[in-house]
Amino acid sequence: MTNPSVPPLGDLEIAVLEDIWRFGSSDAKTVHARVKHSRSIALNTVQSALERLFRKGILQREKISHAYEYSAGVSRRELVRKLVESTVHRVAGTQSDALLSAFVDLAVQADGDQLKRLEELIARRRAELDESR
Amino acid sequence: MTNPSVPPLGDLEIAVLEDIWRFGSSDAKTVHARVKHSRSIALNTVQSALERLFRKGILQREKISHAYEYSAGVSRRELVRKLVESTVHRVAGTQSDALLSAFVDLAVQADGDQLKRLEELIARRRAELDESR
DNA sequence: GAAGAAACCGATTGACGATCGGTTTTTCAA
DNA sequence: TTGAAAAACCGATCGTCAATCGGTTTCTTC
Repeated sequence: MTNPSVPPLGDLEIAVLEDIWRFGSSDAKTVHARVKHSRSIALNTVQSALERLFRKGILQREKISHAYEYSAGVSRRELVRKLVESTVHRVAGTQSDALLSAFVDLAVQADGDQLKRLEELIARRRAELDESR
Repeated sequence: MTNPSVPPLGDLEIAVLEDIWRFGSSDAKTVHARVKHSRSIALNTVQSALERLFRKGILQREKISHAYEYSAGVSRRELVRKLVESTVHRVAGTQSDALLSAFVDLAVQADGDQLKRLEELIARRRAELDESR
């Protein structure tokens, strides 16, 4: 868990991933049909973006008859977590404090409600922690 | 503040930045002298990494006689904040919840002490918020 | 077995980081 | 004042990678 390295994602990759998250498992053709409204690209282009995402371990796929059905291997939440973790690791090494600081700095932008939610989430997390030991 | 886009940083760029953070303002030659132990690269290579960092707004520089003196334009903490913000924005759009969730997920890996620190930091933030209205 | 669909196989283009050599400019000391 | 040293500046190469696509092969199904 010391090296969470997640490869960076390109714009199309993210768009395609968003599509899968939103509409669930799909094959290249279906994704293309939906995505081509905003980007006029060939089916092949979508296909290779899906392929790349698969190689990166972010999408899973299963052959349905002779077409691949791609599905999200990680939730958005999980991906965000990994990306953030990876980012922090890169520039802050092992200093876990950097993570907390960044967190708080970001929380500055949060209003009271957000802070409240946050406290609740932490409290819950803490409860889980206590429980499991 | 809707577009926090921070350009991604390469490995050498980070190494050089770390060096500046650690040792303070320096010129290319000095950085090179320190960095070349771990990486045997030419002075020019370090120079262009510094230059890139400067163009990205991450380093500042001032001409001391005829040499540039580079100094950190942002603290590590600030940079981490920006990078994380940028990362989250990219894959989570405006969903501020994604950010909070991600952090809480990350906090799971923190032990009790970390969680406690986190609570303190949030409490302080909250106090500041209340104060200012 | 033929037609259509999808995978597969490159190939190209454009960014960009890392790397360096050579040229020009600047400084400073003899 | 001039010449050597130092540093900037210029630009070129290499490797990687995302985005893009056309053409070929393989597979399925009627």
